[in-house]
This record gives sequence, structure tokens and C-alpha cells, in this order.
Amino acid sequence: MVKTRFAPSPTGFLHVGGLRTALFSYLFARRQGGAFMLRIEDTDQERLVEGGMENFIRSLRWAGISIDEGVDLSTDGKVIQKGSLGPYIQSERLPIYQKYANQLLAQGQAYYCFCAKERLEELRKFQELNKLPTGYDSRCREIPAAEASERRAAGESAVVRLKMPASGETTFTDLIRGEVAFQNSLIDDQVIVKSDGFPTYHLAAVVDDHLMEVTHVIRGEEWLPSTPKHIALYRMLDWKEPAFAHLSLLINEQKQKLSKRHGDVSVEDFQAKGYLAEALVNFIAFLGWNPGDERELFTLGELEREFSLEKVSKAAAVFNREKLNWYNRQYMMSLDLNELTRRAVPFFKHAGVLHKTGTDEPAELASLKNVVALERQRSATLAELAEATGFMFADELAYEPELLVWKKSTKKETETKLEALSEFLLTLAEFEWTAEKLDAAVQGWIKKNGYGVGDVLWPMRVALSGQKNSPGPFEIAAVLGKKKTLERLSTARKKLA
RNA sequence: GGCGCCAUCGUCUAGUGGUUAGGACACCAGGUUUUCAUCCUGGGAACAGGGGUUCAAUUCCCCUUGGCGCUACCA
Repeated sequence: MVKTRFAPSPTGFLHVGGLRTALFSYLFARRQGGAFMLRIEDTDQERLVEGGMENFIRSLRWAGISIDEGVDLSTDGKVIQKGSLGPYIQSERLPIYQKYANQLLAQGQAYYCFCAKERLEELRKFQELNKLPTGYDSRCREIPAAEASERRAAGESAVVRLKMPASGETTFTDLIRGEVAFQNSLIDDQVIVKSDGFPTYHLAAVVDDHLMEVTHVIRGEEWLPSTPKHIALYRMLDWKEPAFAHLSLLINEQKQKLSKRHGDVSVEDFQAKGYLAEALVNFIAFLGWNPGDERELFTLGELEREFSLEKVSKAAAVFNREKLNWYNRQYMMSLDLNELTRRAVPFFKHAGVLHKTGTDEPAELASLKNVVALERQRSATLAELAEATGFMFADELAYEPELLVWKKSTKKETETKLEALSEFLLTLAEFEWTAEKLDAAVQGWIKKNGYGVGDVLWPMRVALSGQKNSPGPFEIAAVLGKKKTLERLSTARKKLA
């Protein structure tokens, strides 16, 4: 059975590049009828970030990625672990890594290294200065085991290094890149256990992937050069190695690796800006993958059914905000109105629109729904939408009277038209107060009187919205209701007088 | 510096030993329209360069160039 994993280090917040790696792992597992696991790699005690682990899980869940095994969040927001091969948090697995480090030591395939950091730094400086390949010079490689134990017993600080094969080459078939080869002699002896007793990534990841029965390691391209080290480990431990697939990186418009310095990259930020999970997921999936035909809109479910690693492209992809916005608009338009409204509530609150009641009671939600329907097609994000509908809820609209005047018309003319319009609207019954009926009635009235369409409709719209750009006058009037509509028209006339 | 990965419109990409090199975003021009948005129609826009292989290369091979990654007791 196929099992993939996403194994982040909780040193920050999940960014879109990480989300893509997680997504591809998840999709591959789903497509193969396998399981997707989340493991936390917190072996670097110095770089841990408070709340990082929770953030990763929340972001993954927001995106719709469900975790079959490993670390997850309970309904009340607590971190839990699911599965029989745990623990799934590496800092809780120290004795396990120690056991395998000891085995390697006993087999003579790893050794204690006593080199001080200062010496390593000097060595490195010397190598760089002389344009030599950088790397550890294996000075401690031949220290006899007995001597090493003595020095350790005497309290000398040491790390454990892997004895990399000195010759030959390591080749493997990457599921995305095909055959890849590395010269063993160019790979220095990696530290697998640090002086604080914690394993490094190389040891911990290999041990866990094996023990947790991971079949496919799908990760970022930055791991490609480390893969021969991992393969060496699998062989020394006499374990079957998993299949590897290295994903290309996501880069920004300047073609640099996505980073926090260049704008919003954390998934949480996109969420806060009002991007829909469906849109972000669809967009990110298409950065490096496509179905082979011309379809562009895919739900998570559809991706789960059609995703394949063979169709993943090798080149890095630019994270293009314009296209994301387009995707978001698509989902803003097509999402169920009730659902969209429900998701928009926090944004209305944030925009201060809901401050009066501050609740999300059904009645209020219903009126909100009408507003969302008005503005959904002209907003790129939920935040924009909430912002744009502010005029609907305002007690007073702030705009210059000149804005009411259509093209070559005059203030006087405009006032006259608005007055006539108000009188006409007054004659309409409540049941006629829908966008459609208003449209038909008012347009008929305009025609009958031989007015210019713009001369009536433009001031009407401005009077109701106070804005240069807005939804149409009939839609607004319908949502506003008869009373409020007439009030606003009257206010507009006063402004013109 | 060493090692590795990558290379089709500005961007995401499809594509094949022989195609008018296709689509989407963005852009431009029209149209619909009371504004904006939507929508419709049309347009410009790409095979990095040089060698091979071949009857024929965007496609296969090599080199160059460029971009990116790794080169930590970080992952």
C-alpha cells in the first residue's frame, strides 16, 4: 500500500511552497488509494517557533487536505497523533535514532568526530580560499573505537558522522527527473547525530520513513543532492529504499525562491486576505501539473482522481498573483451563495460592517447573502468584497454632489429627474420591489417620458451607492428596500439643491 | 569554486521527428451596458545560442549561455 508523508520542520508557518509539496504528496497518495501522513521534524531545538506545529496543521486542513496518519488537530484544537507507528513528532523519538546510530557505529559505518567547530570553520575558509570543494576532511574517520570511547567517557564533545563510501557512484531513478547520478567521493561524511544527542535530518528522516513504512518520498528539489546520503543510510541499515520524487521549486516574479521578504507567502496570509481555499489549491496544483488537456478548473476531489507524478513538470514555476486572482474570482462566482456568505462573515466583521449587531444570526446572514450576491462578481477576494459592500450598510453616504450629474447634464436637470423618479417609485407596490421588476418598471417609465437612460439611471445609482463604480441601481434598490431607497434619493436631491 | 537540477509567448503550460506551435492569465482593440465588473469578438506575443544525428529538428545527442538548488552539529 502506498504511503506518502509531509514532514515539515515547525520553524515558521506553512508557506505556499510547502502547501504545494504537501498537496502533491496528498494527491499522489489519494490517487493510488494510499495514505497520507504528517510527521513533525523538530530536531533543531534552536529554530523551533511557538505555535508552528498547530499552524501547519490548521493551514493543511483549511486547504482541505486530510491527514490519515500522524499529527493532527482534535475538534477542540488540540494536537493529537493518529496511527500505530508513532510517535510522529521526532523529538519524542530520540531513543530510536540513538539505537540506529549505535548500530551504525558498531558496524563501523559511522564514527565519532571530535573536531571543534572552530577547526571546521577554518577548514572551510581554507577550502573556499583555494577554490577547493568544501566539506569535512574525514580527520576523525580512522580514530580507533576504543580511543573514541575513552575520549567520550572523559567528557569530550562529539558528533557522529556517517562513513560515506569513498568511491563509486550512487544512482537512483527519480519519479519526476529520471536517472540521477552522484559521485560518492564528492560527498563528505555527514553528521547524523549532533553533539546535543539529537539526530540530523538525514538520519531521522531515513529512520522514520522506514519505520513508518513510507513508500514514496515526495519532497522539494532542495533535497535532491542529499538523496545519495539517504540511500547510503538505507543500504547500511539493510533497508529497502522508498521511491523518490523531487518537486521543482516555486519562485517569485524575480525568479527567486519564494520567501517571506518578498510579500505574502504564508498560507495564513492568503486566507486572511480572503482567498478561497479552492482557488489557492487549484492554482497551486497547476503550478507544475496539468491534466494534459485544456481544463483549468479542478476541485480537490477532481485532482485526487486525476493527479499523476508523470505529468509534473521539472522546471521551477513562478507564483503569479494575477492568475491566483483569476482563480479566486472563478470560485467567488461559482461557490454556493450560502457557503460564500458564511465564509465572508469574518471579513464583514473585520471591515466593521457588522459592528452594529456583531452576530451572525440567520436573519442577518440572509441579508448579508443579498449583499454578497451583489458584489461577488466584482471582487477578487472576500476582503475586497466586504470592503466594497460598505455603502450598503452606511447610515450616510459621503460623495460630492457633482458625482450625481451624468455626462452633459446639469445639477438642476439631475434634481428634476430624481424628483420625478422618486414620485414614480412611490407608486410601486412592495411586491414590485425586486431588481427585475424595478428594472422593467423604471425602464418603461423612462421610455414613456422620453428621458435619457443615463440621465436617470446614473444619478439613481450614485444616489444609492455614493460611488463612481458599483452594482446596478435596481440591484441595490432591491436589497436596500423601498424606504431606504427613497431616503437616499431624497438626500441626493438635497445635495443638489 | 565544486556538484546537481532545469530551459516553449511577460507568466502557468500543451505539444510532436514533418503542426498555421494549442490553451489559460495578463496586455491591447472593438462590442454589449447607466458606472465598474461580468460577458462576447478580435489582436499582438514563444520553441535561449551553437554544433551534430536525420530526407526533415522546437522535439534526439553534445557544448555554450542563463536560471535555480545543494555545498551547516538547518531542515
